[in-house]
Amino acid sequence: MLCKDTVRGNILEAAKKRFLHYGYAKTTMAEIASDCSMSPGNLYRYFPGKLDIAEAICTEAGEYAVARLREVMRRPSRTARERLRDFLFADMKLTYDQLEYDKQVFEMARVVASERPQFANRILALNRALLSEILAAGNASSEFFIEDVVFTAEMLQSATMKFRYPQLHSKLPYEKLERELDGVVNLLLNGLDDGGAGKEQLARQAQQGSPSDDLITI
Amino acid sequence: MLCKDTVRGNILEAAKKRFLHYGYAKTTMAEIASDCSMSPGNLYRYFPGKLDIAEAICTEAGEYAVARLREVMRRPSRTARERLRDFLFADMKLTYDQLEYDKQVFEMARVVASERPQFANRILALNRALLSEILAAGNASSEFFIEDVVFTAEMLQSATMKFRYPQLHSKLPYEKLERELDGVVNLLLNGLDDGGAGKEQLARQAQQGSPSDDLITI
DNA sequence: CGCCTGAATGATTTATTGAAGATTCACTGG
DNA sequence: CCAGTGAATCTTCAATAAATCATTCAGGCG
Repeated sequence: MLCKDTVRGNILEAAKKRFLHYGYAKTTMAEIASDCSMSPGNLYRYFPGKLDIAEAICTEAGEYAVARLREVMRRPSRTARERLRDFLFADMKLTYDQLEYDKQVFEMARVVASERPQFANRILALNRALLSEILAAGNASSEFFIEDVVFTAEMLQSATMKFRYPQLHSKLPYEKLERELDGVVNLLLNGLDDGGAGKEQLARQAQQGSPSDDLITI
Repeated sequence: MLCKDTVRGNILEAAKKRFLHYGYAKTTMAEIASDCSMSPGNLYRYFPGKLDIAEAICTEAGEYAVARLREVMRRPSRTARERLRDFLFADMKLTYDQLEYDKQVFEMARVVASERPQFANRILALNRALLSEILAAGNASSEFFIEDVVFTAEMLQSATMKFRYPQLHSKLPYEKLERELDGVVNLLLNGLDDGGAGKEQLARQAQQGSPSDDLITI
């Protein structure tokens, strides 16, 4: 006997294949149902609607990304500063690669994000929790002296907004984004007093790049 | 005899009235021409097209904003840090008020920004020049020790992207944006070492706010 | 009953077309 | 010539019709 969750899983599986291959808009509920050898009506016993199937798929992907970021955070013998830097770069790369090279993933993410605003916020909250962990660890090792770790994590997200879902905000190529994230991270780590160059001079080659064109997309 | 620039000015004047009152889309070239007592065809002897008229109007507005920001920068007896903070807040408020309360201005800005990507970049460059001035003054007074002032200005713009044209990126209400800009500015001024609280404890009341919902718009 | 079907419904998307308007240009009066 | 005209063109937009598809639900089967 098939339990409800197994069926749900099958539906998600089938829908994912279709969404990734043909795109969200070009996939019909009838097709998904047919792939699962059931009637379209029956899908609604497992999901409230098409959008919810897409959201479930995106949630899975979000959880996968969190898992990857946790790995990055676990790298041994790094300072909290390095860990924070690694984290922000890994985060940018994950979404960039995902959204840049797969039109269909992009479409699905776009639809879910715009129809279900809370979805993006849940992902951001997960992400913020990880950031908070890094900051708390930095406090513990006396690298940082941060009073309100959660608030500071939120501000870090704010300042790195541009790098979070790059395609939604700018049309910069990846290396430009990398250069800017590097510069911003240095400012965030060290403040303006040392000019954002970073105590470790990591920014040297990044600063060679020329100012970005096309900062804004609409 | 009417010189070419006078005619251009009249056209801009008439177009501005129409664009602000009826909106860009609802204004026809024939109407603008008629307001100037000329034929539609003749407009093209002064502007390459309708969009260029709108762009010229937006450029004027941008220069006006720069002038206002210069005033803010000139406030007497303030530290470079305070000046920077004032500047970023004033900048956010200028665009927010402009775009929030006038649907027609918003429409025009939207069209110009999306059809003429370089336009937004020119405005950003003007803005960056002002930021650089503030930073350079801070260096001169030994408040900052910034090697590459222009690069740092660019990074400041990057980190405050979210606050630059708020309506294009998020649907946060103004007080939420203010709270976040405050937090981000503190991080930028001081780095993580003091937790982004800011040496002057200016952030106290801002930190009372709850985390933002709806970070992202598409 | 409980699980599922598939036709009926109504919303949404796409295709088509007619009108409106941006742009061009051959021409005119000064 | 020069500044300007206004009808002709060609693009873009809006309205409507047609088709598609998400969703619902009255019923059938085990």
